Amino acid sequence: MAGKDSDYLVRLQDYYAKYHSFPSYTRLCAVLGLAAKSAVNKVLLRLAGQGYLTRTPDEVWVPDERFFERNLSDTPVVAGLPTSVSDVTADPFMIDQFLVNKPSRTVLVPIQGDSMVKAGINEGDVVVVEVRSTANTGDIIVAIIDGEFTVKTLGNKRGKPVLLPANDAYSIIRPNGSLEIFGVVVGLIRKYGR
Amino acid sequence: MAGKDSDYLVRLQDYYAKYHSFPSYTRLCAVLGLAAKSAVNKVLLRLAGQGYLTRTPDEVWVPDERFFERNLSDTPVVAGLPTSVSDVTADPFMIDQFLVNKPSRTVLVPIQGDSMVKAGINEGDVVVVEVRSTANTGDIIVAIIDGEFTVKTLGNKRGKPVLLPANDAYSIIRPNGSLEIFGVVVGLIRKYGR
DNA sequence: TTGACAAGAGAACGTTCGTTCTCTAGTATG
DNA sequence: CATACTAGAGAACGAACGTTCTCTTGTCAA
Repeated sequence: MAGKDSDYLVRLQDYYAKYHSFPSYTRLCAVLGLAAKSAVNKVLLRLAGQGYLTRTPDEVWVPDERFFERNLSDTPVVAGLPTSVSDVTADPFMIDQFLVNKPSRTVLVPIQGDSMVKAGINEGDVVVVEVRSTANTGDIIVAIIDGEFTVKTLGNKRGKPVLLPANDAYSIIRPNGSLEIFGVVVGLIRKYGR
Repeated sequence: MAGKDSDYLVRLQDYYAKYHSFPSYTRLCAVLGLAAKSAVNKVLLRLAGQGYLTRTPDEVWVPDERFFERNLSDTPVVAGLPTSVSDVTADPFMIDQFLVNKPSRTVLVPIQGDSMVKAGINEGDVVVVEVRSTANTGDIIVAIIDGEFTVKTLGNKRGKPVLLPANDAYSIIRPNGSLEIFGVVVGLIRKYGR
């Protein structure tokens, strides 16, 4: 990316992190430090070409997938040696938008028990569940078994759906009746300490 | 909240989750199912009065804090038997604020490698890191070893700090010089699918 | 030195925007 | 039945919008 464009992107990201919205071209002139709306337009088009921005069906500019990358540190742990903390500013205030796609059908459910530890789901974690009645094999789902909620991986044995725990101490569940799916786990959040 | 307003709010939330932006009044007519822009205006003012929306200094509508409230189920998965989604208490729960206490000192760091799988930290997860130079034994920290970032549990052997992986395939790291702490892991985010 | 290219400035233009005002229908209160 | 209140419809208006075109400047390569 051209040197200046990454600066423009950062300014956009900072603005968006603050207001959760893009301003008009006129305001963007001030935000980006440009004098002409036409220059702003060109910047946006360039950033869009690189997957940082896109437009709604109504031609309104909105952030695209890559736009949120910066909220994640550009320097993955293990490798790389950032020179200072200031390399990774930008308020991380878009976790919610990162995890939730359908607010009206999304529910947060605390996890009890250790039947999924090997999948990295610990007791006390909170899973983000999208409520719906269908799922694909391999999805981690919230199922209703004998009137009880349970989180398991949806598997398939001889054409019949089964529930796979991720803990050797538990065994596969083969629903005798039909399998009732409450929702699909689309995310997970965990808090350490207190 | 008035019966209809909560429906309007849900429509707004779904739209925003999809496009990360609010449409114009004209588009909002369609989104909310109203015929007149003036009606839209009244809805927005009502929602703003309840803390769901607010405006930028430039008078543009943007989501306010409560806009990102999520439903937290009061009955943990595995046990309990709620009969329907509506059993989920509308316990206001904000993911961002749950995980991030000090925005200006918090950084999101993607995880590379599997050295912490037994602690439920998988490759591809994102850890929420509070940047600071001190930590307690037992904390999961981001340390800088030989100029490289690494996530490990902070341990203690004979009075000297050590880094404990959570994977039998890795061995304890005993820093020969001083141990440089980048920050403490205070949370974790994972996204499934995609 | 010249030519090509890219970033940005500046201005003009038709469109769409959000606001505001009036009006109607429904509902609850008395 | 009368009154008051609310949600929403509808229309009108000036301001702000995004687009587009031309022009300037700087840079780099031939």
